[in-house]
Amino acid sequence: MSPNPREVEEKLDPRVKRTRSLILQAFMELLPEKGFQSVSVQDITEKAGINRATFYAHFPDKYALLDHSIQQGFRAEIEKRMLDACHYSDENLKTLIITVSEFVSTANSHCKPSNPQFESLVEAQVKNQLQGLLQVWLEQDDAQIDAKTAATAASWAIYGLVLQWNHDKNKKKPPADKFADQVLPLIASNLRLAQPA
Amino acid sequence: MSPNPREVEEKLDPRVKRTRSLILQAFMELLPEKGFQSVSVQDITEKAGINRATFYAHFPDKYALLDHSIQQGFRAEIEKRMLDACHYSDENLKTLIITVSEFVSTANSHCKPSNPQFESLVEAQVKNQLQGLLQVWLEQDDAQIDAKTAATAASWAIYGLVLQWNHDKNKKKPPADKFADQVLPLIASNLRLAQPA
DNA sequence: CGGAATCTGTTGACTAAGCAACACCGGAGC
DNA sequence: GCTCCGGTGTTGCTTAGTCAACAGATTCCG
Repeated sequence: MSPNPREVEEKLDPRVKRTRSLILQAFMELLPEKGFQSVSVQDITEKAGINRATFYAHFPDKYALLDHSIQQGFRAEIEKRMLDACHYSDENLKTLIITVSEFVSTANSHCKPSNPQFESLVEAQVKNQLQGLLQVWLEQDDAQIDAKTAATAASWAIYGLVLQWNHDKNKKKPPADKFADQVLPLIASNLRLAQPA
Repeated sequence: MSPNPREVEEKLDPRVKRTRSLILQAFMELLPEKGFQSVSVQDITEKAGINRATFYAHFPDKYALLDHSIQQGFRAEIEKRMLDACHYSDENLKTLIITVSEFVSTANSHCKPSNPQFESLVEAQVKNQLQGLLQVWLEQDDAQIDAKTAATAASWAIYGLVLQWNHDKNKKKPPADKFADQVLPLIASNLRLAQPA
C-alpha cells in the first residue's frame, strides 16, 4: 500500500513536522512586513533557522509555499467553523460565504503591496476547495442537475461576488455577514436545483 | 586548535541549538506543574517533540539537565544586570546580593514540592558562579589576601545568608534589596581585605 | 510475595537536515 | 558593452535526530 493520506498528516517524522511549521511560521511573519515579491527564500530559511537546501527538500519554490499556506489557512477556517462534514442548508451556506469573505479580505491585507500572483493563487485555491466542499454537500442525493456542475457554478459565483465586495474600498462596503445575507438568495437558488426533488 | 569556547556558544549546528532549546523549554514548563522528582525524561522529550534517544545525546540524565538549566538561568540574570565585566564596588556587590536572593527565591518556587536534590544543585551552581565572579572582581590588583580565598569565603557567606533569608517564611522576610542593605557591610568588609591597600 | 507496568539508559540501522560548493540568472552600476 | 552582486536551484558528503528493540531498575498493586 502507498502511504495512507491520514497517516501522512499525523504520523510523520517529527523533524519534518518541525521544519514545515518553522517554514510556515517564518513565511507568515515575513509576508506582512516585506510583501510577497520581496521576501526571498533566503529570508525565510534564515528566519526559520534552517538551511536553504532544506527548504527545497520541502517546497519547489516560494510560490508552492504560498500555495500550501493558503490551502492550509483556508482549510483551517473551514474546519474551525465545522463546515466540513455537514450538509447543505441556507444556514451553512451563509456561514460559508462569510468565511470566504473574511478569508479573502484578511489574506489580501497580509500581502502588501497587493500582488497579482498572490491574488490568483488565493483565487485558485479557494475556488478549488469551495468546489469540493459544495460538491460533497450536494452529492448525498439525486437531483435534476449533477452535483459537480452546481458546485462549480456556485463556487465561481461566490468567489466573484466576494472579490467585488472586497474591492469596494472604504465606501459602503458592508460587513461580511450583511454581504452574505444579500447574496445568499442568489447562490441558494442556484444550489437548490441540485437538491433532492 | 580545539573548538573555541566562544564559537561553541554561537556557531553550532542549528539542529543542536533547536533541540537544546526545545528540551530546556519543555523542562521549564514541566517543573512547576509536576515538580522535579515526578518529571520523567519521557515527559520532557514528549513535550519537546523529540526522540528520547536524542535527549541522552545531549544530557546524561535529568539531573544534568537541571544543572545546566540553573547554570544558564543564573548566568542570564548576571548578564542582564551587567554584573559580569565590571569591577568591585559596594554598589555592584549590593546588586549581586539582590540577584542571588531573587534567583534562589524564584528557583525554589519553581520546584514544588521542594526537593533536596534540586536545592543542592542550585546551591552548588550558584556558589560556584559567585566564587568565579567575585574572584574576577578582585583579581585586578595585589592585596593582603589572595583573591580566590576572599571570593570563596564571600560566596559561601552570601549564599548562606540568602538561604536563611529565604527560609524566613511569611513573617518579617524583608524584600531582597532591604535584605541586601542589611548584609552588605558584612560581606563588604570581608572583601575589602582583598582590595588594593 | 510475584508479576505487571513503567521508566531508564543504550545500541545499530535508517533518514532528515546541515553545509559548502557549484552553475545559472537578472539587475544595478560604471 | 562589461563586471559585480545577490538570489536561485542543485549536488555529494557529513552529522544530528529518529526509531525500534534491548536489558535492567523501580514502583505499584492484587
